[in-house]
Amino acid sequence: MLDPRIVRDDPESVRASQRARGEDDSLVDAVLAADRTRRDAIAHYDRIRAEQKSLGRRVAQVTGEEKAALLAHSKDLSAQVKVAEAAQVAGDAAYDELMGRLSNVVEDGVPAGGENDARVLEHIGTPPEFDFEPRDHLELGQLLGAIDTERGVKVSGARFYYLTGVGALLQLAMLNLAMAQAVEAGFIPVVPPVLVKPAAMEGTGFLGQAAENVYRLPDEDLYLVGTSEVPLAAYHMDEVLDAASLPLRYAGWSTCFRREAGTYGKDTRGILRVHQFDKIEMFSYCAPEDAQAEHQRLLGWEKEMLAKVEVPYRVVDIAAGDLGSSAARKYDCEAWVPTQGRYRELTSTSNCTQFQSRRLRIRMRDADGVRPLATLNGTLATTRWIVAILENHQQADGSVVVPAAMRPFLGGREVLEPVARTP
RNA sequence: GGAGGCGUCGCCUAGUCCGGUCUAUGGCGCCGCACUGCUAAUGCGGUUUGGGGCUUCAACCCCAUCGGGAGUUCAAAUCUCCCCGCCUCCGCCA
Repeated sequence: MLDPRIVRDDPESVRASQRARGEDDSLVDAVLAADRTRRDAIAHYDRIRAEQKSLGRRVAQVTGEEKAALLAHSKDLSAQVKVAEAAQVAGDAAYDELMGRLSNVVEDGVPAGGENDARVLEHIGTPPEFDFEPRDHLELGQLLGAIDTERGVKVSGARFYYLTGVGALLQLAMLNLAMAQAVEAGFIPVVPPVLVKPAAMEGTGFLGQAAENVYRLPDEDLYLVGTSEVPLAAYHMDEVLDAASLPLRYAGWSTCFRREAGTYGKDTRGILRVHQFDKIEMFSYCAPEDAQAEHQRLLGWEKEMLAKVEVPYRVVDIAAGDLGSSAARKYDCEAWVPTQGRYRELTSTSNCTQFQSRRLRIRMRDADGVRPLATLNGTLATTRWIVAILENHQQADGSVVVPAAMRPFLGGREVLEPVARTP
């Protein structure tokens, strides 16, 4: 949710932001009108409620005819209070509904445009030159006995897979390497619940535009999270954090579930786009004035981790029209995938400013009092990284060189060799 | 799953039976001031959160807030119902 004061005091900046996202800016006027209606209703309610209270106090002190007269008046007032209260509740609901539809105000400097207008900030590493025909990640995964999509489909359906043998070990090594880096950097490691209540899903903004990608268990009224951002953000829901404890950084390890609705026929091969994967996610709570610097730090940690797996990648600044509603700015790191001849997203870091914390009622207390804080998130490693690792480090015989930083997490193994045959 | 107990503005706690100056008691902690070589102790004042008004800011005023919601009533921390959470005992099962 946006800061109500920004909408009230500087509606023009909110309109401009809505337009940049390709969203409706007339919503701002509707919000302002609803705000006036709501405040009038509150003022009216407060006035007659105060009268009712003082009357009630006198009722308690008198007896006989005087009391009977006061009671008659009080009864009349009580009816008015009910009407005023209903008007206030309706006014608040209308206002909240409209406010909830406004997206976060985009940060200065965000590129204009949509999906294809991300600005490339830098290229790191050089795409490998092969003197043989490179195999794609699935073919490599099958040669290595690492990825089994056929049985994934048999048991669970399309977009499911098994990681087996060195594939399972490779994923564990990568996630452990990422977690080790995060802990070294001072993050608190967390294994969160992956089933959450509606309030957590709602508060983190995943029941809006992204709702169609969320799995729900109707019998329990619980949702499967698509990222540990959800339980990490909701962790401090309804709390006031001491400013001295900020920035507060968590690294969550969780399985992530996504319906991938509307992606039929897209990335169907291998494990690039799947319904279930594992991820190490960074999550920061910090003071609003520190959010932009923290965003750069998160990006820095992502780059540090990408350097360890030694894949070529580029950093892009996502355009306004392609931002999620809670993000003010988003940077993606996209790795080179040789057999596709293009860059694919491996990490994504968003600065949600106070947008998310306001919905989740997470605040900080400092000398200035109690106020909403900023939340940010960023990817540190996911199952998808295996695609880039396998393809970029492959050799002519189908073996794959293990990046040096990962070797200690793979029992010192330097090369993944094709297996003679898989069961 | 069954039975019982409990949930009060940071923590502990009074109040709930029997509705009305509860405008929520007291202690601890914390903040400010005073006093005192320093510290400690002591005294005085303050100390939930959200919203609205007023305002340059601060101060101040008002409304809501006793786990959440609904109901009864002129009036609910207090009575009724539903839900959530915690504790104890019993049953069942990884």
